[in-house]
Amino acid sequence: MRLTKAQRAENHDRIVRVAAKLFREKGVDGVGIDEIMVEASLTHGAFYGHFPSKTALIGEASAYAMDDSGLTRLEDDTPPGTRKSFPELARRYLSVEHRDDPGRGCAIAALAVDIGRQDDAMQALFAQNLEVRLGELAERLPGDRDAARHDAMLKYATMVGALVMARSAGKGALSEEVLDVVRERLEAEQAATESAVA
Amino acid sequence: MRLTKAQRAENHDRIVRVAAKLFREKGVDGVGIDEIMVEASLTHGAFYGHFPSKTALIGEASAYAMDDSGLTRLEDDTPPGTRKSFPELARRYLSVEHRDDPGRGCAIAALAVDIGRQDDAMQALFAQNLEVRLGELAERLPGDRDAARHDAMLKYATMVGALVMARSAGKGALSEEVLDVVRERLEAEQAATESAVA
DNA sequence: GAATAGAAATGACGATCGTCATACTTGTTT
DNA sequence: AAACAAGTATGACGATCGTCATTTCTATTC
Repeated sequence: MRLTKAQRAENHDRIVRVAAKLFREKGVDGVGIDEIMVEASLTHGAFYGHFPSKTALIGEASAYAMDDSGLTRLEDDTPPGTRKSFPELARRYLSVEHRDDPGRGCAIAALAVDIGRQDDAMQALFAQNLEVRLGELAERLPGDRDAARHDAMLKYATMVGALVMARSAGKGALSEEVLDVVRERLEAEQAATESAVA
Repeated sequence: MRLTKAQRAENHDRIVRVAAKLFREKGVDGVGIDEIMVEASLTHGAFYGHFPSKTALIGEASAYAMDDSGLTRLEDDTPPGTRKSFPELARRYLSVEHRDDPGRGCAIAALAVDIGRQDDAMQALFAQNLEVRLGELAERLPGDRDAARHDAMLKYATMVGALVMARSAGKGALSEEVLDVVRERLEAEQAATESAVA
């Protein structure tokens, strides 16, 4: 059943999108090719016409997830041309909605641990995308390039850690306390540095 | 081949210890019962004499890992009765050695994402242990109980996030930069609050 | 309209997954 | 010495894992 190039590309993309979602939700080892292909409305046998191996898909899907995820596009309701400020980002990042929707959320929080168990090539690829995300955040922070970059690392680490901890603690009081406390601290800190700069 | 109670308990413990290590290294879905039992010098069939299911082992092993891991006992070379100060903890937590040895390291950084994919009961158990770890860290921080607790959350989140990111970025420059930058910031911050209190 | 090429569907492979019933072996008790 | 009890080893189960070779169907090309 021959398809047009466009259809083939669309299928390829759909597999990647579905995988990016399922990997984030269930983990790289928690989903099989079969489940991904079913969700993509294809049979599992067709998989190897698109990818040489599951590992290859992990690479594509995690790169896609990094681009698709969290931060800038948690919800895509900002007018084009405008940028979310950091406090706005923190507010969304550390929300209960983000905690409960890993499949559409930040790829770092959802996949970094899994990627940490992959081989060097995969980690190098992930590091590249990580660099891009750090750059994006740094652009929204005050100070010279180095200071902003370092600040981005610290703030990203804090947000990722808080989200990961909140997700592990279920939906109890502790989970939301972590989210709230860290969000407030980040907001307060930001307000302080802004008034200092001004 | 009947064993004494002590031997049985020892076998049980060994399974838990081995699992706590392997789960942290390879993830909960990355290790099978068979591998765990072989590493514990038993056959996989004997497993179900000790645990009703793999899930039960995940619960015991993650609790054990929380107690065994990171922070207070990354290396057990402190004299009894003394406590590591927070900067010392941060230094060890954000070291290359800790990054490269998840099997003996912090259970939160290694397992929190996996636990976030388990059921509510497992997450509630994990939250209890998380609370204990937060309390331990809060004891080493200045301020009243609430402030210290909140500070512990922030600092833990930052360290966990930094470690997770560093592990995902392989062994390249970015990985160590994250570790270094976050460690320096935490140390500097601590020095500032201490001098403010004094 | 016929031949060809390209992509998905089918179905199977060996390996491993979690689980368990059974057999065996050996301390403990009588 | 014999009977019992208790924990491990054996071996198998159905399901699912990742991976392919083969078949089938349909766009495209002639």
